[in-house]
Amino acid sequence: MKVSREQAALNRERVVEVAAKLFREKGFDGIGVADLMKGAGLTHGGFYGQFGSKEDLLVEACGKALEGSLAGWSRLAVGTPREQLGKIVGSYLSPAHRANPGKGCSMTTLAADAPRVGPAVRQTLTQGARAQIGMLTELHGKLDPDAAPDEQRRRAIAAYAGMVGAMMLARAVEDEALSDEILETVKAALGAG
Amino acid sequence: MKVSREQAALNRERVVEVAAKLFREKGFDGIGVADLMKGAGLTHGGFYGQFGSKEDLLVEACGKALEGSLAGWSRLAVGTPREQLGKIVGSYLSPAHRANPGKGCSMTTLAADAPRVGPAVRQTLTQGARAQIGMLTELHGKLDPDAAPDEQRRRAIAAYAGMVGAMMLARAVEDEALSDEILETVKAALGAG
DNA sequence: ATTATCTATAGATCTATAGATAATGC
DNA sequence: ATTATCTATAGATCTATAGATAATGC
Repeated sequence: MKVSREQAALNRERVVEVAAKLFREKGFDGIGVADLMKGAGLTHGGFYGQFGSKEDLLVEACGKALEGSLAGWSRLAVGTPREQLGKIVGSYLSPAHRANPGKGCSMTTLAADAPRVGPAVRQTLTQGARAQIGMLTELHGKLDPDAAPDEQRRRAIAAYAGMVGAMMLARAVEDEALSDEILETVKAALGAG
Repeated sequence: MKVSREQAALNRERVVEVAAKLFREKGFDGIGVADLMKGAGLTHGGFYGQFGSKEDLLVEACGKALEGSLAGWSRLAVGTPREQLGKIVGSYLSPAHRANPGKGCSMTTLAADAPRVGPAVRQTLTQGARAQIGMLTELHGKLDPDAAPDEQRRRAIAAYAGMVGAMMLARAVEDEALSDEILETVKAALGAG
């Protein structure tokens, strides 16, 4: 039954990865410890040897998911500043992102749960938001180097809020035309049409 | 034990009201039928005489909450178009709204649950989104009558996405300064500074 | 007679823990 | 000897239903 220390670490990591996907898809209350462990190929009893609580796992899973999202943004940041913005915003506000919450931005899937759980989750989300706003600020700086740093940050925050809100709305409405319209409109408004 | 037909209707209505508050505060999975009924002063066994399922109640509660939000917007729509926009956006992006999700816009509290429940909930949210976008479109029309109707609608959708996203972010981050900054920045960006 | 509400419960699920097992790592 | 994982379970909760109760509405 027991595995090597190395294998145990890999198992733990796989639990976090599975959780990062399933928490985003189903919400914190929408998936149980047993199913999370089953998703990683383990039984639920082993969970508490690796994690202090379900919420502790959420913190780690959030962190992992946000890291992944930021890495994705970095990979898209090629070309002119205008092209970089177009790729990042375009990818964020794409039908593919809309259709795959489990692989997407945690802010759109877990921010609603944040006020209902402990502060550690919010701290992780805060770090993620800071990082994403930071990247957008840098990008707006390159796009308009003459603007004051404060103004660059303001544009980044406004863009980020629009991106998060548009994706949440696009996923919530039961009307594909309206959903598409929301994504396209906000994309264009953010200079990524 | 039995009450008058009239009282029963009032009881049912109170359940919907309580649900509209508690679902927004705790999410669909965060509150049970027993506690919802207790919140209305009833026992949980009586629930299924009035509602087909917990999700049916969510649909009604969402509808009621969105009606209330829209009515609130209408009450704020006094003065010049610029003043109206300032009041609606200012109230939406206020610390008071941030602190009271149970009385606030359902889009910020229940949109994340929408993809995980049945289509009826999404249809209700869609109707609410349409109504709020409609009011904002009208307002942008008054603000700039020379703009094309399409452009007025685009501005309204971009504003709405920014409002929803900003409130979700403001509630999710564990840093009041950043939370305030998000609200203030988006307020200013939407011309309601 | 009808029905709004109640008590009680079925059956499923949830988080967390206890103790057994068996392979690793000393 | 340590420990990663397993089986089994405690104790709480959840949705939904069954049947009793008692007051309304005919």
